[in-house]
Amino acid sequence: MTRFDIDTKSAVPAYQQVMQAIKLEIMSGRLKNGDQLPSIRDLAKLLKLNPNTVAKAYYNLEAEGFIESRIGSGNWVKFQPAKQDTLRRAMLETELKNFLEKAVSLGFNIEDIKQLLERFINDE
Amino acid sequence: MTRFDIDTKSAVPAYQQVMQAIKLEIMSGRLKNGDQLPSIRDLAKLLKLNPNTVAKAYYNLEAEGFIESRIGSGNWVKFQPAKQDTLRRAMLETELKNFLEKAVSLGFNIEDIKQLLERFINDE
DNA sequence: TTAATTGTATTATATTAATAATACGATTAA
DNA sequence: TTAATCGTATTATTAATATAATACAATTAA
Repeated sequence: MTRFDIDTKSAVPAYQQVMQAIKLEIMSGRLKNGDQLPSIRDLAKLLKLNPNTVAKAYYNLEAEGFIESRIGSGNWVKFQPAKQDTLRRAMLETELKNFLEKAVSLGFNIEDIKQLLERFINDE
Repeated sequence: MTRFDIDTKSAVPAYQQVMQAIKLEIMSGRLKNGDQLPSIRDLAKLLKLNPNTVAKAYYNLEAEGFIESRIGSGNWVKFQPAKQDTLRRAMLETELKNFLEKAVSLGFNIEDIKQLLERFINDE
């Protein structure tokens, strides 16, 4: 797995940073279905975290369907693009809802947002 | 000001609910530049909150440039659309950036997002 | 001038979330 | 079978945040 570090100064909790990093590895295809992840203890030592913090990340990743854990054995990537698609869409919709809510509270309407998105895309 | 209630069961803190409600009043035009807001104590009594909770909402609204507070006197809406526009746009852009970042980390591209937005708009 | 009303500051309490310490129990491999 | 290696469960500690209790200080209006 690509090496990464925990930003201890960040407001984002360590376990979420671990989740995000592993999700990215999976989504980008650098981690594939069936690949083994480092053990909780190994990753904890590597990142200088308590094993429980890594366990929390793994636990949540499992709940979200990204990996699978087996006692005494280890952790594996479980990524089936077809199955995953509905999950990813649900996650995206949640994020979009949050964003739209904030936008509306700022006084923007849907048309404004579409225009901004257009301009944003063209600028990048 | 349009009446509103605090949802005590919500995970959103009371002071943020107050902020959101007042921002909406301002953004929608129901509260205009120069309009007086209820006093901290009055609004606290009305919403069954501690005065400090309302004070926190007002303090933040002032920091964000939406209102102005004066000791012994009261609180007034300070909304100059022309000036405010750049601030609102900056806030919206920040939110949009956050959203896009998450979307990309979920493996979506800009086209996916545009389509989802379209569908989202039509469904509501 | 004075009493009422206003926002502000300080401190305390309660709640939640993140992290850690420790022990437990299942699996693997020698 | 047994020792090492796993993930899991339980409980404690720490830190941050929201809210509240109380006191303070500026302004207003009689």
